Amino acid sequence: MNFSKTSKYALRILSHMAKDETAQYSAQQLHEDINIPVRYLRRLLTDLSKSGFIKSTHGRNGGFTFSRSASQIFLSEIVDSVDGFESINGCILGYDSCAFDYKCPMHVIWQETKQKVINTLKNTSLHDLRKNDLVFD
Amino acid sequence: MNFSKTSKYALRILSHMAKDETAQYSAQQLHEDINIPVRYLRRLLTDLSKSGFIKSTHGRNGGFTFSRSASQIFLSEIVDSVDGFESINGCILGYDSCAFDYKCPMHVIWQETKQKVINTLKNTSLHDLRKNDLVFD
DNA sequence: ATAAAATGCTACTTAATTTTAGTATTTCTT
DNA sequence: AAGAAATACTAAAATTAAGTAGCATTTTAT
Ligand code: SF4
Ligand code: SF4
Repeated sequence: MNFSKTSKYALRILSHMAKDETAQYSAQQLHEDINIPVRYLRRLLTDLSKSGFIKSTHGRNGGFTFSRSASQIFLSEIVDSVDGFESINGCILGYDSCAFDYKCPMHVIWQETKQKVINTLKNTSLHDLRKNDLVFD
Repeated sequence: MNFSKTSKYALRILSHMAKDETAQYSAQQLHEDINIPVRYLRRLLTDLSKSGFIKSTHGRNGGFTFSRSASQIFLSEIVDSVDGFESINGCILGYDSCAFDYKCPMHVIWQETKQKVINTLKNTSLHDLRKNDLVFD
């Protein structure tokens, strides 16, 4: 039960950026703040731009800012963009395709918990994180 | 949010075996039943033996049987033995070590959901799976 | 103009996970 | 005694995920 390292990175990046939602962050700055290998971080930032969470401005004073309000970016979207929603929602036994008509015992037992996970991710926006903000770096 | 492929395999293996708890299963048989690459399956079975869930008997009519009651094998133990408990319980942002004194917003938000996951895994035994058994192969 | 500081693209490298192979050993059947 | 059918051990190959490098481009400061 885990997110991929890359998903965790993405959560780190965006939740950190949400601390000052309108600020612009450079890869270098973020690297110093949240300790992700800088070249990989840059790639992720580009990916997150392409996914529409943030937008980049080029050139000397460039960097990244949110492309929509943090209150409209939900954790589920972030994980989905990196790992794919199937990583959360897929079969707990790892079957690619399953006749969902007949739900196996494991399915039944896991169902509610999975739904809780999904709901938490779907209902939590980056803005929500600010509610009980504590500096952590 | 995911288990490793190997953990999923382990869950497949043991939940399948729990359908007939006292039966003996050979790797070949299990391979045909649950469709895991047979050589890898064999290695996993050996690992699961070492972890104490099942025991092996060698030789021609050999195979694997549970080494303790399925009602005393909990899903959390299985996942723990393969991926490690940290994979479930660890930091959602992927930090190796964190001053747990100050819990960051993400921690607070994830806490309850994580606990639900842990509780489900800790409270569900392989025997519990049989309650609403439906054949799935 | 030129240099600095930033992102973007593409390919390569390294590390981790998953799969396969070879060989040895055990036990049962005949 | 020989062969069949099983597990055990170890190494290697293949695949996937994570991290690195080089170079191009954009914009700003001087
Ligand atoms: S029913 Fe069982 S096998 Fe099918 S998707 Fe659900 S958990 Fe997986
Ligand atoms: S407080 Fe935040 S950074 Fe620390 S372990 Fe919890 S989620 Fe991770």
